[in-house]
Amino acid sequence: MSDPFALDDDAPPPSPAAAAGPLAVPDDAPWLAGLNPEQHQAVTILDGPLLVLSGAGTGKTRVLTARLAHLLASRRAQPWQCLAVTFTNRAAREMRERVAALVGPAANDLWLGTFHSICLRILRRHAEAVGLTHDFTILDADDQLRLLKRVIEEEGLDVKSCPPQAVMAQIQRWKDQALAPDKLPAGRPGDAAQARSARLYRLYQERLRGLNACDFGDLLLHVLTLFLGDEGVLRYWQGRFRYLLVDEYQDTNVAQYLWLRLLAQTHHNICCVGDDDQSIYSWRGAEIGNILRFEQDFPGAKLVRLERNYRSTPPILAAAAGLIAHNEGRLGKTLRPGRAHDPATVEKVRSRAVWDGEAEARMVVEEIEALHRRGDRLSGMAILVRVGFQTREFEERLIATGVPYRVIGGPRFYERAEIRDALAYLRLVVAPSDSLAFERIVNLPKRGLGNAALGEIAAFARAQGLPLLEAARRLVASGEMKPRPRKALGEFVADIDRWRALLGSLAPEDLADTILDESGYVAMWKADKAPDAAGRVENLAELTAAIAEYESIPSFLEHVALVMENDAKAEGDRVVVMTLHGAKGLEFDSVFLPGWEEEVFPHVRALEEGGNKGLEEERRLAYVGLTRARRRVLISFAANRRIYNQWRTQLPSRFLAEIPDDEIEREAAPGLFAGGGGEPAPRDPSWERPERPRWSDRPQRAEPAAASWPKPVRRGAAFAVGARVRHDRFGLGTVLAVEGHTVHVAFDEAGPRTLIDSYLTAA
DNA sequence: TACTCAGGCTTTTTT
DNA sequence: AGCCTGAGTA
Repeated sequence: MSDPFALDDDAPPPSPAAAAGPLAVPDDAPWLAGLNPEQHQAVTILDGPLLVLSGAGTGKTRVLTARLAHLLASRRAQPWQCLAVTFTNRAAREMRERVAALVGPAANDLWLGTFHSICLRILRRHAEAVGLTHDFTILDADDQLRLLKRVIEEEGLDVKSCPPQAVMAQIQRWKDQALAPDKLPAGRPGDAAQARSARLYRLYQERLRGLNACDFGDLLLHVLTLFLGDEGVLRYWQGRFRYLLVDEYQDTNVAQYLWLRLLAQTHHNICCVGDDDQSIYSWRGAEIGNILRFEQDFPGAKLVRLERNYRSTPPILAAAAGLIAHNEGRLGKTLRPGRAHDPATVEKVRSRAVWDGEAEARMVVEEIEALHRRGDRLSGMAILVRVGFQTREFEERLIATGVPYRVIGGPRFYERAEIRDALAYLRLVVAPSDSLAFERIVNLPKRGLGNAALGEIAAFARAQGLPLLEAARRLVASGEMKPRPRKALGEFVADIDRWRALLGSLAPEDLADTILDESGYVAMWKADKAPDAAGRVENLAELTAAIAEYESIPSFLEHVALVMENDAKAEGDRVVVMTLHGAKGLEFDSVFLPGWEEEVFPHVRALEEGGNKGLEEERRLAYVGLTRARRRVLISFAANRRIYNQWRTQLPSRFLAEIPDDEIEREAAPGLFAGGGGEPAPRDPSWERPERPRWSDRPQRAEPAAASWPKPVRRGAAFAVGARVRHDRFGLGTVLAVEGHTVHVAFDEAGPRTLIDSYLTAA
């Protein structure tokens, strides 16, 4: 791991145990202790394909780590013959640590990492086979977009009619499906936009290759290309990995699926762990079909269901089960309590209607304070929102009340502009051919090298087939530039060269300091009077401090590319605020689920774009939210909400009605949803009082609330084929087909769409 | 070259 | 309502 370019040692070590064949693992091995029968199976069935369906809170991580420990102890394979893939660095790190705690240093030799990091490791060895050199660079999202934007401009298209974001999304979807530019299926005839995207995709890939770079999707795609194009290489890796372990299998996309299937072809020992009910990433290419099809894809597959939940109380499990039962096409799995719960302390799920978003934040934070006063840890409480902007109101309220909190999400450390700029300096010093880095910083801080000068350099670079830095050097030497930019550019090139000469001799963090200082970059921010400038200077200091952990700047950059750490420092007792997506895999004593309103959750766009599939994914998201809770869930929804600065009257989410009445206590603030008059209800005056009721002695719920609970109203009705309909966004259209509440409509302007009938009105 | 103003967009997010 | 991008001007 320390030297990214070092090849691992493939030679089997002189291990007598390995030569002697599998070893019987004693039944009292520490990792087997305390496993329930299903978990025990999931850990000990080592041979052949195995699908472990692990519901929320059923001890998945424990099973994964125990399985790896068991595998290593059995000596069926050496550590480097075992491949374990995860989606996040966090999951990979946690798994490695826990395996190491069980079996010691052997854990370090496992091929354990994210899909991307494993692919990178493989690709480094075979880069030439896909037209790259071994030291290719990896572009992050920002670089990708800049590059694509340039391609679009060079094609003479303008970014308004051809938004780079949209094209990039399409390209990524193709990559998710393992479609290289030459493999794209012929688009529907007449789909000009699709054809244009395909052309841009091809050009983009050519540009990447020209830069000796690839993006995240390419890591997978190139390895697939490599495997399919070179049988020898494929055989090698197939033979090498005797045991495969895959976490979060329900989140794999087509490319990852094909990759796994190829690798499993020799030994067939593939164990996939996942939960179809927690598949919430279809929008970024995840194929829930992969997990649903597992038994067909891998003949002879065994299936183990982990259904004993050790996390949540019975009402929470029952509420979640009642909700998710509304989805079709599940593998089927029922969570049941894996341990006893004291009925005296078990609380039902609660839902609460409030007047608006502000009242919601107030109510939630007061509940939090009450729990805290009672002695609960703040770090055991989470506010899980559907969309990022919902965090704002909670944040404001938490600040106002002085409750310590942490918002997870937001721009991450390595995505901040100042950090990316600093990294561009380092990249250019390390790799003079990194033209994207050159472009980013050549005029930062301002050196008087604007678009005119840059255009000149770029034209020369293109004509000569040179990287920008080299082109700049020659332009300066040839004297073809105007004196002012020539001088500035000459100094810039000389600086870069000078810093490069220091690469071997100066400690990495000192060199980074030198560069940021001498370039004037830090000074630029110090002189900036913007309120966030000081924070940026601090971030830069933090960056150089982080570099000190690495032996060289190149090895630091290699890690940054793939391991964009979420700098979530977990210290302190704080309430956490984050999106539902971000919460997957976490658990809390008390979970607050605000914003359960139609069009917020389920989100309009999910329904518009995904139809019934979209709705089911939203429902899974709700399921994920509920199952994060150990002891308490409080769902809330507002009668009124300001969305994009427009006040809207909200309807409660249909998901609320889908939770069985026995499991939930529905409350409304007085006057809300109870009077039926639609008059704005006065704020609940009790919210203004300093002392708030506790969970244990909460107020009587508003009397008529339960009886007159508003069910979600379907504003649309079933439409006849051929009927003319209107949609808020897409305008007028004609109904093509109707399946239940899903309607296929040919819109006059927006073309064919599939949506839910409630968003349509008769025209 | 650099700064200011107007217009469009706005789910979820990892690598 | 912002926020970012692009175009236009000093």
